[in-house]
Amino acid sequence: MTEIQSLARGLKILDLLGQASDGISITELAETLKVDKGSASRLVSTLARYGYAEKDEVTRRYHLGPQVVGLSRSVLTRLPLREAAKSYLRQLMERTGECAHLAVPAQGKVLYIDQVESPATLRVNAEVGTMNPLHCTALGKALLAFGDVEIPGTLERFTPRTIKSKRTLQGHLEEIRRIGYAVDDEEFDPGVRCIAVPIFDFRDKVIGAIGISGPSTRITPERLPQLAVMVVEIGKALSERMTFTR
Amino acid sequence: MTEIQSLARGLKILDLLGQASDGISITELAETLKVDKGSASRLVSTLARYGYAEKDEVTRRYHLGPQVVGLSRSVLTRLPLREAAKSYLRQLMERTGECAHLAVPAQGKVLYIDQVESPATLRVNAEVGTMNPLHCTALGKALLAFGDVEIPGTLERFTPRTIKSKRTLQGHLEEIRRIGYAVDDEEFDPGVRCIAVPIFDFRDKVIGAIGISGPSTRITPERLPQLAVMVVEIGKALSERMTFTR
DNA sequence: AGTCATAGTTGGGCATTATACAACGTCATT
DNA sequence: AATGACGTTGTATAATGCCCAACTATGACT
Repeated sequence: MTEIQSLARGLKILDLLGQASDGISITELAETLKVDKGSASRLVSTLARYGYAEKDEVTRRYHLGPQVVGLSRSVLTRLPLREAAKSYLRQLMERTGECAHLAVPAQGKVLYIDQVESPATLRVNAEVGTMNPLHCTALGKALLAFGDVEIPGTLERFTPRTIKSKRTLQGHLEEIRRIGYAVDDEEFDPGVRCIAVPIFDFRDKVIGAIGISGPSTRITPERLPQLAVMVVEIGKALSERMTFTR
Repeated sequence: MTEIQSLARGLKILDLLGQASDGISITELAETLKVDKGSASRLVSTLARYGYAEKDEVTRRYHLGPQVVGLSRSVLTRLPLREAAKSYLRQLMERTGECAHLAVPAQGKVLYIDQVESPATLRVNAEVGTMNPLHCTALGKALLAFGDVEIPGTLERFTPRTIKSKRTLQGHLEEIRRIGYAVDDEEFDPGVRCIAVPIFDFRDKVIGAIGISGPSTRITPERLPQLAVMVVEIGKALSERMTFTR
């Protein structure tokens, strides 16, 4: 017994509450988790007592509570990478004209922890806290290619270009390692191309990735190489910076 | 038995992890929560398995995991108030030249859910996710005066000006109701003054508060009334907006 | 309005689960 | 090399949380 059942159930409920935008009812929770209604009721009310869940008295559905926002702040402000990356993100945005993103691996996904928005009207936003799949995003593939992140079991398809074969992906990652940067060529969002590179710390361990995202009309195959040079360059600078942090 | 013990303990651990900036060891956790080391170990490893905690293999101390960042996003994007308030916050900042903040009540505190920073070099930042006390902040007092938020049991002192008597606070809130806005006159941060008003929804229920914060040197007693007029005005507009939301 | 149906909460017996205690392994420090 | 501190793991026990069921509240439909 190395996993505490009721805590695990509570955490699963938090996950579910996070996914459902319009709240979840007790019965839905009970069904999804395959637990008794009574148990579900007690679990959520415990979550609610500590501010992690909130009950809408009208609809009797539960939402995530505000407590988690407070928690997330402590996570973000603690990350040395985030602080260090601020100016590099800004540079990247200014030099490329596209939104720049910073991400770390989390739970088999890529988690966006910072963003500098481009002033362009048409731009690709990714709010802090967004979690996207690894296999079809530039940031994710940078992590896969250079880090010790596992390739997910199933590769979900999002667009016609999404790589769905593990074999193909392996070869693709090989190529990424060779050229030094990862490209997402409309593999997640149609009409969106991204370029990303990994960030290393003092042990040459991959701790995150940095990159840009923009509409395919601006990040054209012709412009891509020169944009990639900038991303690589700034990524290298940030990695060097992280080498001497702490 | 309406509270699930082990879940509650897990949540308390999350709180502790959120407060400690440099991680917590198992023994510290066990002592603080007055549980066995073994239990603490199992609880945290469950948290870790689901991404809510993270173990620093070097120091063997635990941090909050990245998972909570993902959760917080769903909270923030769900709040209709936050979306609606964006442009009002910006207006407020532009017209007053000070940082504008948006907050909601949470767990007997005031939780900052959005901010528009002023371009001034000297400015009062409050990052999203910050939780401050109710009785000594303008936003908090606005919530207390107009909302159904309880006055906390103990009124902690932060500066010489902090109101620490419940009676005095009651009268002060009365005054706030009369004039329509709340002021924090260096009651939380020395050298910082704030002005805030409550935001009402379609039922005339207080759902949050909006306000500005700045150095006392700029928000002087002389300028205060005219600044307050702007805050009141924009607050009224936002409340009206929220009346027709949904 | 009255009845029915659905959903959420509460109570109690019981088995599973989490706990406390202790031993072990690991690492750092002297 | 030895000691000490810390985290993890094993195990018996009893307390905890689970299941089932009854109860309550709320809303729908006639």
